[in-house]
Amino acid sequence: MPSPKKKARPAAPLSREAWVKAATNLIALEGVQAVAVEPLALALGVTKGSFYWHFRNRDELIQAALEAWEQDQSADVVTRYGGIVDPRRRLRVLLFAAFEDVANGKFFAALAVSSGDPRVQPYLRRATERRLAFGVEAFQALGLAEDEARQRALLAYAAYAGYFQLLRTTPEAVAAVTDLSGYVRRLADALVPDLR
Amino acid sequence: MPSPKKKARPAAPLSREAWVKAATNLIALEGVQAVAVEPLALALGVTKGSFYWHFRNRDELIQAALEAWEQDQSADVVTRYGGIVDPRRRLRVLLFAAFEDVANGKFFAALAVSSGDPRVQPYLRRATERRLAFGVEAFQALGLAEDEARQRALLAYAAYAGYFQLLRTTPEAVAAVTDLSGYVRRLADALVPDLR
DNA sequence: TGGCAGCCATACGGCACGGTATGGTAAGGT
DNA sequence: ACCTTACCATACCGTGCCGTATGGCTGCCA
Repeated sequence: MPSPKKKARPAAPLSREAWVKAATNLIALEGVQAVAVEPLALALGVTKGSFYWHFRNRDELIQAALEAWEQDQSADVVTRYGGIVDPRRRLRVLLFAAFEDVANGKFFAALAVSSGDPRVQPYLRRATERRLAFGVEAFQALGLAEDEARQRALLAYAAYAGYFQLLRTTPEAVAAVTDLSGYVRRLADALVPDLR
Repeated sequence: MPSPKKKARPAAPLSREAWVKAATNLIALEGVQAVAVEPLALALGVTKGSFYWHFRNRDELIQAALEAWEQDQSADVVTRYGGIVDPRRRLRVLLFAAFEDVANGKFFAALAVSSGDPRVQPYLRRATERRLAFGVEAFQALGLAEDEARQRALLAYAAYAGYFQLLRTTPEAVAAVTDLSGYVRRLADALVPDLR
């Protein structure tokens, strides 16, 4: 063989970001507890030696992955569509966009799975608070009282969280509903007072 | 000291059921992976020696706990309230009862947390299928087409699963909604066509 | 061309837990 | 008084993982 990749050493050296990305994928698939140094190194074709050069310990990798996710959230649906002026349209667009961002939904569900880990709790709490607060505000903008707005926001968010939890735990059950947009439209119709 | 309980040996010997019950509580609190033999034995005031007399291995304990839960399900809301004739009333009663059974909801959420474990998947799948099928049937009894019934059933079930997931991961967020029955009533109103 | 920085492999110690082996003790039958 | 049965403790080994120590190799720059 002329000059194949020597499997012992990967062609390109691994960056810290490569580790974080791999960890992020693992979290989305199996939760935080699945992020183990040695198996991850094996999957990346290196050994622990590489890992402990880039990170102080396992904790630092997990924190980095969670942090990266939270930063990405600054570009999430709330900030992207929060500016729409018409409150009805804002709510509907928001709902559709949230369910459409499957990757984010799955990662969120994976975080919920790892909610026992004290590291993920703050991130989960902040994300939930942010989204719920936005929901309450949006429903209040429709002219609803605070109590009622809270109920509807919680309902919408529970439908969101539950949908992706089911998608994770029992995808066959969700697959029976082929028309996702119809599903979301029904949710929106149920929560947002009619337009006409 | 006259004759205190010798801490070395518990006053009453442990039954197999005591282990199963302890495991069940642990699952509801921290998920399946938290069911470890040695810590559990420590909590019960005995050692592994006791455990491996009652069970062949850790797996058998977990299976026993899951099995017990599934058997209890035969007395759950679906079988308790499935017989109500009026479809509207049946759906509403069912929804309220489901949200009211907090213990079962929490255990279900805990199982969802452990969905990665191949042992829990069958139980999770069967419970979800059963409940969803019942929901679809109930909505069809209202005269809705199958597609629409599926959407509503999934929506209701997602709201259920999401509520208890949120209750588990971020109870503070749920606590903001003090009136649970109002919450459920809103859900029912949104999904079940009006009575009058 | 020597040296240094970046990146990684190898080898080791340690802990937590699953599971086994074996022995010990209390209670009740005979 | 003996034996059995139920129940449990103790000691031990294996495994999977975390973290450390240390010694390479490779490219780049003086």
